[in-house]
Amino acid sequence: MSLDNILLGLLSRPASGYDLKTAFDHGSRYFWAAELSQIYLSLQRLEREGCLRSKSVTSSRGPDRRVYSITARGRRRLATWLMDPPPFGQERIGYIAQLYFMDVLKDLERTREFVCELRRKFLERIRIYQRIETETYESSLADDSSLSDEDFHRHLALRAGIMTMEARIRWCEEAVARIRVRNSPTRARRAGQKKGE
Amino acid sequence: MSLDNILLGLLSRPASGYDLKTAFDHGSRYFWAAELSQIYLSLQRLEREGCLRSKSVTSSRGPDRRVYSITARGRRRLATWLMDPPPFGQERIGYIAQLYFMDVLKDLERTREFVCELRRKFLERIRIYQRIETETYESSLADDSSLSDEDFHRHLALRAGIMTMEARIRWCEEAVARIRVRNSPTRARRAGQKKGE
DNA sequence: CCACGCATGTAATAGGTTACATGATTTA
DNA sequence: TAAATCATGTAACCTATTACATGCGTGG
Repeated sequence: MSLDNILLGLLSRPASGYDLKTAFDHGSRYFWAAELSQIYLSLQRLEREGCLRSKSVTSSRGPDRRVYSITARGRRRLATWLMDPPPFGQERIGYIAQLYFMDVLKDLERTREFVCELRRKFLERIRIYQRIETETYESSLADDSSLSDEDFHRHLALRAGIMTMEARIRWCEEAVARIRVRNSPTRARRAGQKKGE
Repeated sequence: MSLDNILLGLLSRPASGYDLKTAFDHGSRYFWAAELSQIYLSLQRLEREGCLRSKSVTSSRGPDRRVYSITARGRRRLATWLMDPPPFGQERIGYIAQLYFMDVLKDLERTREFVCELRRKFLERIRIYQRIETETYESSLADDSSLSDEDFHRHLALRAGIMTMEARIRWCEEAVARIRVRNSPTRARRAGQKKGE
């Protein structure tokens, strides 16, 4: 249901399903992901419900495009969603779940590698976000008043992505340090608390 | 699919569906959420697949309980999942999505309240996590070597929850400060970049 | 001429939520 | 005796993923 709302938000300017997928993969990747096939299904549903209308547009390069625009009804639905209280407590963070149970592998070296890989991914991501920030919101770093309301909100959202990534990277570093100490050959009395086996 | 894996992880000790729901609502809430009905369905599926077996246990208080335990096959499946690379790029953060589009409401005061409400929720959560930390992992704050492998991994996961919440709270504060400046009556030349209307 | 990017879609399946249905025991 | 907690489950529905199917135009 939220994908539908996000599509309505993205369609403040008319776009095709394909355009929307690119928008997801660029601007909106840090808070939502969607497959192209799901986007097409959502668009069809929204049009059936009268929240969108579409027209087929012949393109100079490539096949015809179905371009969707939002209707008054769609705008009302978007506004309703935006007035909803923030949804909460439905986190699904697969890699933390894996880590939580990873003791059953009895291989701290593997745990360390897992966290290192996470750190690499987080760094990759934060670089993308930071590039967007300097390229798109450079001016606001000193002074917000030069931003439109739209860009102001988008920049707030981007900051959430950046600050979350920073925290996750710090967490990885803290974790790796602890794992290293625990796993180091210096700790001679390792049988002390070791359970099982 | 991941819920199935998490249930297998949680079932290192036998438990009923109801027990598992409580485990979710307490220990595992910061990385995964699940409804009771979905837990029952997952348990049935896992038993059909031979990853779990169950027996009915007559309880002194309340109705009979169906207690599940993990099989060798289940343990193999759990280990396979734990060797998978961390899943990535499937974030779904509804409240950031809302904020991202909230400019269409043309009401910065509402944006501010939204972020304040988020902050309150985050604070509520972090207090829970911190209580778990001091109550359960107090000893490790100075010295990890006193922790079992199991507790060590669980504490790493909890730290991720705490550090993420800290970052989100800081973000809320940064955002509220910026919104206040932008929304203050001091800013006389607000027509400068305002678009639409 | 082939691979790649553009572009749209369907079908099968899996995963998850909400509502519904049931009933025992304990505590106020 | 009424409400809360313990306890298990089904049915209807919705959402999302994966795989499949198709085909144009451009650049190498």
